[in-house]
Amino acid sequence: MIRVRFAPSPTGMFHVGGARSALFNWALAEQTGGRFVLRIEDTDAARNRPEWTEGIISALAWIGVNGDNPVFEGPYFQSAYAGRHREAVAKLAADGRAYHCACTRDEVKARTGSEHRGYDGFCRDRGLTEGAVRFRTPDDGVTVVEDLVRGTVEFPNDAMEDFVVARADGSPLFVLANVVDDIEMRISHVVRAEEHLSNTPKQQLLWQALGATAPVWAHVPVIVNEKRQKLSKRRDKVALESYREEGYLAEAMVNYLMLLGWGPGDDREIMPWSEMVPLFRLEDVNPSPAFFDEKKLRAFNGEYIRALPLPVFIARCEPWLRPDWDRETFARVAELVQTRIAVLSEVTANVDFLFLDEPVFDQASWDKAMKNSAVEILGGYLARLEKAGMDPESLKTALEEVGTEYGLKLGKAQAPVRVAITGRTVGLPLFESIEVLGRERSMDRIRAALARLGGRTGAGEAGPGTGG
RNA sequence: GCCCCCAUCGUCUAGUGGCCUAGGACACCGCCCUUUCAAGGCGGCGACACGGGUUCGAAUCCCGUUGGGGGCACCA
Repeated sequence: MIRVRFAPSPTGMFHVGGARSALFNWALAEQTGGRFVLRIEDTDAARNRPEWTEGIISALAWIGVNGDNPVFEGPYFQSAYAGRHREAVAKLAADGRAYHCACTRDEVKARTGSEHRGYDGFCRDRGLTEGAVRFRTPDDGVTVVEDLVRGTVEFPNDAMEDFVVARADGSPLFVLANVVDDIEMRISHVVRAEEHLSNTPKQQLLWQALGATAPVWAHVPVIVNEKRQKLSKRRDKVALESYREEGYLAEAMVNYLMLLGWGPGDDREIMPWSEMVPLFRLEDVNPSPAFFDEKKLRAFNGEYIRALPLPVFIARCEPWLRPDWDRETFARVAELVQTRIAVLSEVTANVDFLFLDEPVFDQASWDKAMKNSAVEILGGYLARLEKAGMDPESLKTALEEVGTEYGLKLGKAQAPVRVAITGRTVGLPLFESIEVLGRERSMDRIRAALARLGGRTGAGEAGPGTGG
């Protein structure tokens, strides 16, 4: 049975790169009926900020990675295997695979004359019983890592220093604890980001020295920014949570993330998780780094939004609608909103004019629409609105008539009315909006716009005290 | 400094020696539709990093160069 483990570091947010790794792990576990093990790997951060761990679990749940029964293990030093770590160190030392070392960093540096040359093996055969414990790496030859994504990777052993596996106080280092935990959990597949590839030979040596068979390794490419650097928390937008808050659909995020470095092998891109899982192969993962393209994510999200059944779409919009906004009114325009937004948060600006006492005027829109014969158009339409039928067709005909009077096509004539009603030059279809808004409120808005226009011209451009 | 990884349109990719005058998607541009904006339809622009081999034939295999990225703690 396949047993994969996913081990993110809690840093206050869940990284999109981590999300993709989680997805790959989860796909593998799902398709094989295997086991997905979640283990948070960090010390101080996790200890002091338990809510960060909660955040990771909640983010994983959002994208569907939870496991009906996920195995959750805390930081390694708190894990049930803490005792095993010391046993493992003792075994390594007893077997001659590791030795104690009392050298300080400065001493090593003084002897090798370089910061980059690593440990020189000074204590290898001194038979010390105190100090840190170093693993005795092979002197020559190569350590061969078989990686499902990268193929066969060879690391020359002479470039590998005798690395520390336990501190002088006996506490294990991450590498050691990591391997021991994996062995104890009978992890069969380690799927993680490429940045860990360089440390893999050390871990593999440890697996073997501990008498275990190394797992199947798969190092997936890192996700990079437009400068092709690894996505960083400091300079890039990487928190999965922020995408959720903006109104990205988990389904779209999952679909997009899976396509970053992997594809079904044909031209299909929009594909639900359930169809991806049986097709997923670690061997097919593209080894080169991929750029996280938010534009494409948006496009995917738009597709997913449009594919939503209307009632579902309405339900998903809920978080972006103010509590005092009438839900029935929203339901009447929801279908019109659905094709117009790429992320759910955009719903607010599309419908707010229906609920507010007066629209939020966009200055650029106002300046653009309220010129030339705007006053005449507004006046003419106001008069017709009084007796026009309140259905889109009649409302349209009425405006066409006004437009004809001033030699304007509907496209031009609608502009000032649209801005008066909605506050912007772009948005929902005008006549449907007026129908939903109602005759009185629509007429009031046109009167208000007229007043604003009249007040301004009447005061001769300046007039700060005018109006009222 | 040492070690490792990567290299097809701007981006994500298809391509595993002949189906490639290199396919798709996003982005961009144009046209159509149209009450604005979208959505939708149609079309356009646009790539095998470079140099050597191997082969009848290379985007595909090998070597090198260049470029990019990552890793080298008594951190996780």
